[in-house]
Amino acid sequence: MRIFQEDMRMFKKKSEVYRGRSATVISGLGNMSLPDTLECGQAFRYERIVAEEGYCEYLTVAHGMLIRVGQRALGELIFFDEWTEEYEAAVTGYFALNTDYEKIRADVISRTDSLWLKNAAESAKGIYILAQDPWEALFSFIISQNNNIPRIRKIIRSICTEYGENLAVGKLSECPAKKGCVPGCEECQGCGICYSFPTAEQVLNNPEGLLPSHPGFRYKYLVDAATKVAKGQVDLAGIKAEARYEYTLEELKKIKGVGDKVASCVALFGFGNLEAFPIDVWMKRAIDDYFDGQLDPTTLGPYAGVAQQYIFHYIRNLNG
DNA sequence: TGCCAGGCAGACA
DNA sequence: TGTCTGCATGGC
Repeated sequence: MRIFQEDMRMFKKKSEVYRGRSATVISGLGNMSLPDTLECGQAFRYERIVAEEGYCEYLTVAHGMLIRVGQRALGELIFFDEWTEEYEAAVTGYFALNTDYEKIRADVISRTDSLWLKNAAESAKGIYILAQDPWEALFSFIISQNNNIPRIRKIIRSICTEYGENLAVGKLSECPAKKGCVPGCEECQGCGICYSFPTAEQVLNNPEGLLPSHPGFRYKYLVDAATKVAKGQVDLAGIKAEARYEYTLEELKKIKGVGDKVASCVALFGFGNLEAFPIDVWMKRAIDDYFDGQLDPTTLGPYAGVAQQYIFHYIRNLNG
């Protein structure tokens, strides 16, 4: 079952000048928290460029678009890019702006007696599940295995810089991350956030281009993923059209290095299967410590994946 | 300096 | 079928 935009609630939109820049302000997003959503470990391509009391701003890349987005209050997003129909479609899909997460959270809470999970749902209520590109999610979560989040981000950025197109050219006049990532500079040695994600074909045509990013033992898995996707042996568009969770897992696990955990992450974050429930070391810890070693995800209903994010976010915060 | 990280494949019992 | 181990690398 795929549930993105199940509830076609419309957000509110208005134009204003904020911090001296033309902006499009989206409101009516419940408790949506931009930092919690971007930094909860579901996505790796973001750069926090402003962190002040009462305001934060990020640069992120989604579906080939460079997005500059800020937040001054929960439930509100401020976009600083030119607001076209294409841009609106991209950010509406990526940030799940038409999905009612208050309703989803209420559903999750209604299905559990666990006070700990209810507390997790309250603590992480600002998290929205981003609708990432399936190929990007697949590639990223192969890199994530037996790795830590800072290093995952570093490897992905390095790979994007190696293969990708500088999306900031002609769009930004200076590097907003202030890390030397100069728009237009093909030799960018900065944060690499401005670069597009490589396609499977690009990786397959030059697999050695992955090596400078030091993916380690994951190299052969990444090449296998690029090969099978580029050659259609694993048909991502077909998986999306089929829209069945079990089928998604089955197909993705044809790729070397993709097991239950990586496949369920890709199902959740790349294909919008909100019932997917990835179990990693943090989830095992949470289940052992707070659910007596047993937690059947199916009891959490069609939004088990959202509950999983609540748990993941909560236990990581508890552990500093 | 050593542990650990959004795991997985392969060997072995 | 279940358990154990090696794998590359670097953040903390």
